[in-house]
Amino acid sequence: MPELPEVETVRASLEPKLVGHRFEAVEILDSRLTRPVDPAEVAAELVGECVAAVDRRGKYLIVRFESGLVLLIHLRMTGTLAHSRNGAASKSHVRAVVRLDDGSDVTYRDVRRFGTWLVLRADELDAYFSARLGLEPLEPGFSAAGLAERLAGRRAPVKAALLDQRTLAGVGNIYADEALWRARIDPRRPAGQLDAREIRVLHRGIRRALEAGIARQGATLRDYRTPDGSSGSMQNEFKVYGRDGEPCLRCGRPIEKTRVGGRGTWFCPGCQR
DNA sequence: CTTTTTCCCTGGACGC
DNA sequence: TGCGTCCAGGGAAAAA
Repeated sequence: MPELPEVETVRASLEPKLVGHRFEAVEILDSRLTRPVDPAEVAAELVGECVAAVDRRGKYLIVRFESGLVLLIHLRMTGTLAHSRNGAASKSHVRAVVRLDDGSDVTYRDVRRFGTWLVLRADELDAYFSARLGLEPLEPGFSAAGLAERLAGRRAPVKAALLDQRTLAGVGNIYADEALWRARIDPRRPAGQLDAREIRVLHRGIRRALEAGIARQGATLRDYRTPDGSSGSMQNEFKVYGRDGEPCLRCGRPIEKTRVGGRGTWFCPGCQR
């Protein structure tokens, strides 16, 4: 499930393939992708557009065009983008295909069809994001003080607060568990109850968990792939995620699985307090 | 206002 | 082998 490190990996891989190139043909095969907008309308808007930049905000991929138009892609659970010079290897679950002016193409696949493509004007982006997203955890503007401010007074479990994209943008179920393990904080603790020291450690834990994910090109559990088709390796480095029953790498106690905020949650009952 | 629950989707895992 | 059931979870929307 693509979270910030996975989306950043996709962005970095796609950027050199897209920038400076024109969308020569756009085929959208699943109307859910652009709902409620007609997919033919979206395809028509994108044809002829020349890519100026490929950016990321939280888990959103931002394809900026020279015209000032923007394509916002959210991969949700199972969306993948593949870039290829000789046609798509497999046709399964293909929801959209973009042919570039160099003859290569970008294929969007999505087994569960939760992903979305949205076309906006660049001047609409700020409003779109500020209604949905908090700070970027890897930007200099993300400070322990800023995190404290956003957690203050909240009674929800700290893990639920981290999953809330308005707290900070880009952390999902895997990296929330990994960050909380690094910070030695119990995911069930009320977010507003953490003291200043714990917030500082959590701030560092979030950054380190996300950086570790990016360094390993993300985590491939089943569907996620980089645009060249390779898998990430972060799944081999998980400290807690999916490790119930296995010993904690820090204190040896068996990792436990529970549910927090409706999500499967792994933590060490020995050293996460 | 905040927090929780439900819904959208498909396919893999599992029990019988 | 085949069927039914559960589970995975990001985010929007509804409910509490």
